[in-house]
Amino acid sequence: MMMPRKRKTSMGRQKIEIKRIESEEARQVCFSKRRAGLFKKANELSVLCGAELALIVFSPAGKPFSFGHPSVDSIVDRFLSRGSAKPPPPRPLPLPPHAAAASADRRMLVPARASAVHELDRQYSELAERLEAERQRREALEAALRGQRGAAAHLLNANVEELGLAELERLQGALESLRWDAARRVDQLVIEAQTRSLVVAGDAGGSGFVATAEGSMVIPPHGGFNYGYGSF
Amino acid sequence: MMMPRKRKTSMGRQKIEIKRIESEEARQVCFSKRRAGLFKKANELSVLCGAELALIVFSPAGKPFSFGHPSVDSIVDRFLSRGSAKPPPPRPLPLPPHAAAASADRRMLVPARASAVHELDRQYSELAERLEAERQRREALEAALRGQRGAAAHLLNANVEELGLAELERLQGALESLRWDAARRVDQLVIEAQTRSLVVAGDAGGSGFVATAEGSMVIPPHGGFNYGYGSF
DNA sequence: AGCTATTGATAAGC
DNA sequence: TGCTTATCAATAGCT
Repeated sequence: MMMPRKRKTSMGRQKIEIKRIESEEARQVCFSKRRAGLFKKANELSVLCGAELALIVFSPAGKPFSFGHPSVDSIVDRFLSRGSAKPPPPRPLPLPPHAAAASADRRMLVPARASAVHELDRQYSELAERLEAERQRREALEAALRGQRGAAAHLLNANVEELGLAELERLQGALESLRWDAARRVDQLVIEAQTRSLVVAGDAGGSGFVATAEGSMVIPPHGGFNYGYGSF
Repeated sequence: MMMPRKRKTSMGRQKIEIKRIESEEARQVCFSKRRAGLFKKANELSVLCGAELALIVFSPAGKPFSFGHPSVDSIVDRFLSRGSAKPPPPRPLPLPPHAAAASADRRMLVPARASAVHELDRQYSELAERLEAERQRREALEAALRGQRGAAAHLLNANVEELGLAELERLQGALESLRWDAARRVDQLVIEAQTRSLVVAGDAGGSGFVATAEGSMVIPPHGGFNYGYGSF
């Protein structure tokens, strides 16, 4: 039964050392593959766990790629503790400050910056605010799952001019959840497009332009992806 | 990490859908594991390919984690200096869907701009896009007057997860017009409330606007239902 | 926190 | 750059 068969066409994946790849070409190939994988994982983390994150990558050639949910800017702003566009703190919420995380590789995990006391104070407020926003968003999402969507549709059909504040609020809640769903959907589509290498254009922090099979399309940078494609 | 040894004591890894994990506990566990994996991958990418990158992650509880090579700040600075130079409020241009095809094409075909011209070019593009955004807004309004509302309702009822980019685009347009109407409605209600409660003094020239409820109905003139710098 | 069985990612080779 | 295959690596479900 032994027949002359095709030789294995591949050695399969081999274990590699984590050190700079010397071959320019191999490095470029590796970068493309791993970049795609990294962005995919980042997206999965945000979706699965509701984590908000930002990822900015510059290829060895200097081309910028980024991903952020809800947006790179919002995450960066929060990280840098800049005055968010939210001046009014809602209400204080009990929450643990922030503990540090261990770090293996020196330049690896850096548990967010610890600063002066007043700095912590502002972070506290920010955190409380953040949680409140998260709670509302979650409620909106859950409500949407139970037909709030239908209510929104109804409100849409009604004459907005006749709505009262309460109704407008409900409408906003419904749209809020819809917006999130839509944002996730866009992330998904872009991820898929990117995976198939059908992508991209634009510059560093620019607006996200994405080329799809159906032709050029604009992805309103709701915070999804921004892939820069430079030259060469 | 395989460890061939004892008898089966677990179901092993199961395939999962990429969607929000409902169980709070499971979500936290997943977050910890995947966060570690993501940072590890990020580090490997930078080492193997010499890529420079920054990764900022906020846990669902708001705890920050970050990694950057050479540093988060350097990457963020580099990213921001090249892209959206706009501070927080006026998010970078919301992209006009319909004008997308045309302008996007142009941008896409242009490789990378020389850093020398980059800034000027960027500003130009930004201006052009703002104009397009205005045009889009007007078109959305006009469309709304002709029953676009019905389309929006239909899209709302559909499962967002099944929408394509083109549909998401239309949805955005419809919501844009709705936002406009809603904003006007809120303005009107606020004015009415003012009129009723301030029947007293005639200081009509004052700051004239009563802040609406913080957490509820906030509809900025332009940033209305603003998501990231998108414009839903 | 540890353990495995599986799924998922990807180094090589075309 | 894309696709395929053989392996290596990450991690879901349990305890």
